[in-house]
Amino acid sequence: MPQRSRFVVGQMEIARVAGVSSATVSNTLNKPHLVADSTRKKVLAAMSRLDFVPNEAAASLRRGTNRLLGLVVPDITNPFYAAIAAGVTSEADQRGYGVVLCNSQDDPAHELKQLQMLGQLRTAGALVVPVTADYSRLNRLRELGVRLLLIDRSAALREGCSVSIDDVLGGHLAVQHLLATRGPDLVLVNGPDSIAQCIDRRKGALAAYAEAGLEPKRLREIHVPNMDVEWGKKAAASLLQGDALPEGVFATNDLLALGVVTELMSAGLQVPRSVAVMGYGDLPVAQSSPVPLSTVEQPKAELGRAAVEMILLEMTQDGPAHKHSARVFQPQLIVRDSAPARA
Amino acid sequence: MPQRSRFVVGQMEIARVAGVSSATVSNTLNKPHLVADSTRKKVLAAMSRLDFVPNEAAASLRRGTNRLLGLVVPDITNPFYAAIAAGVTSEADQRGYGVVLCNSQDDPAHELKQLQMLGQLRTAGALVVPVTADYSRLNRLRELGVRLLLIDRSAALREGCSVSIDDVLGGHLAVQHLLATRGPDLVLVNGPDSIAQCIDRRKGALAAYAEAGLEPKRLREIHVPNMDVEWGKKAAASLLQGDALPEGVFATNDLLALGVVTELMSAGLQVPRSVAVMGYGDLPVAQSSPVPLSTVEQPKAELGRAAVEMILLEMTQDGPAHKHSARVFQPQLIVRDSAPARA
DNA sequence: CTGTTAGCGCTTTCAG
DNA sequence: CTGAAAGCGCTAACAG
Repeated sequence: MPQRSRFVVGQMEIARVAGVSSATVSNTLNKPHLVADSTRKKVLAAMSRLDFVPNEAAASLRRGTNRLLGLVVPDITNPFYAAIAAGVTSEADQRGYGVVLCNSQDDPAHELKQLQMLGQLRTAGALVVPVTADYSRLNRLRELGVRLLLIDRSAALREGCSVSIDDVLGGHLAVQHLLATRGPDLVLVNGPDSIAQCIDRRKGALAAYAEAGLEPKRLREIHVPNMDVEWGKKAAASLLQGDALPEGVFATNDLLALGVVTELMSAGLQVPRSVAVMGYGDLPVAQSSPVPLSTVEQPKAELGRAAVEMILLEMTQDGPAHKHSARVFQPQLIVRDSAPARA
Repeated sequence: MPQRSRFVVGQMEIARVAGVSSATVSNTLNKPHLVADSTRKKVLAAMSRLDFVPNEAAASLRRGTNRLLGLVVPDITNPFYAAIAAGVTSEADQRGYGVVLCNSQDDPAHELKQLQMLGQLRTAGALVVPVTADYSRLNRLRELGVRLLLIDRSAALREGCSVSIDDVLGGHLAVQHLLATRGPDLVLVNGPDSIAQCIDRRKGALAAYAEAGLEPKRLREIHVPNMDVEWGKKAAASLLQGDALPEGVFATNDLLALGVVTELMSAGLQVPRSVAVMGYGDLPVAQSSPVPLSTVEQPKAELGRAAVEMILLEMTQDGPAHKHSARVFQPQLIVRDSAPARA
């Protein structure tokens, strides 16, 4: 056993050297207020002299809980999830928790395995962006003892906390802005309805029309199967085929918007002069686009921080005392060049 | 203690139900070859019937090692590190290890705290992209028992394994391509020399000149303090001020390159017609650029996978048996539109 | 404020 | 192939 020889000193040895009991050593670390200043100093001295490194595994075993949180995302390479991860790690750090990162790779089987691992680890909780629609499986896991909090999938779990972003509001903001600065002849470039967010963003867009007293029918919609630059270009190309160009385009994703802008410009049109374009998400690419994208910002890091806060709260007040809650964050309009402030 | 009541069944209870000893239960899981088929079946049945979830903390305590790996990166939001993280988690997953993600946020103090936490966790090892140049501190930690492997900082740790990418070769490839398809009048847009990679990429660039029998002096260099789009634009702007435009630009980072391309184009120039531009890194943005960037790809996920492989190897053959090694990966030229194949 | 004591749940010899 | 027994290092009562 290689490890055994690496951290030689245990709490017991510190106790001997400091001339106290092992309980006092433990208390110096975990409940300093229960230890006299003078003894605490002795103990700390012994610790640093012997390079004592407490063994979390032992503490966890005894305590029954880990200072670990699980984070399960479909793809850490996606800037949206990376930003959430940044929020999660930052908040966890501050509270003295570690974060076990699981990349489910959009695969329910991976996801399940990882959730099981988190269970074996006895993590304080798992923050998950589920890839599967099979929420019954998630519910089963929770019954099995894994404390779950869903990210970005609000109403999915009947019982349980969640954090998410109000995508209806986001769609609303985007279209409201386009309506206020251009006319009512808009095009929505949207992803598949299998993505809840796409449905919500459309709903918000239509609400903006209703609010303005406009006929929702005037909002044309182009569907794309994938929300990336390529399909943004294709959508714009099909726009160029039509007889009349819209006054503005709302793409429900920055990548899509970037594709639209690129295609429009390479066809000799001016953005925003000829057509205004709104993106969604405020991905890094939005700022570095040839014409910086107006977009809807999602408070991604906030989402992550709140997730940590909530799961830790749930842990402390476990049992019937705890009332589950769904925290919904509001997105924010970011006005840049692709859809500027005045018409 | 909330946790205690969540996973009720322990190995002991499984043993009772299956009519075997707890040792046999342990063996069914960890050393199945030591258990008769018939008994194994009984045990597994009992496990699934009672929803047994083994307690890793107990196992770790007894064993002395965790099935956990630490990953410390300066910023998980940076696509380069996110890609490495993807490689790390993927390989770790496959080997049954979890990954504790630490975002040092470019702060040595955070980094130190996180490394200490990983020590307390008794992780099998820590894969770190150090933010600090203070390698003596890292070395001390290692002596203290934290098994370290450096990522992307090759020669830094005297003793210890590392994985990195050959940036000299990368610079060489980029300039070689520019030299082969354009003339020898090139401009290098480079970051500060405080970044080792910048020095290496320049070295490679100069080597390409030497190899072509050209006077290295013909490579003009523009320094920027930050490797982002803004500074790319500024660099290009200063280029436009000069009397003669270069035939090609090698920006040592895709963001820089994107800035250069954008500025050049908005000044009415054509890329690559007027000027060819090479980026570096193959960040996601390289593909979605208005003119897709030719660039140098770094095998980021490979780097992560290799890191896991190496640290786990080091763990098994701990002691003098293990010979540290530095594994260096080769980058690859990616030819897209901004610096196409034929001149 | 400090010490004593009793395990947490698992893995590992060591005998059968 | 299986069982008995001995802890891994720490925390949580409880008693002083």
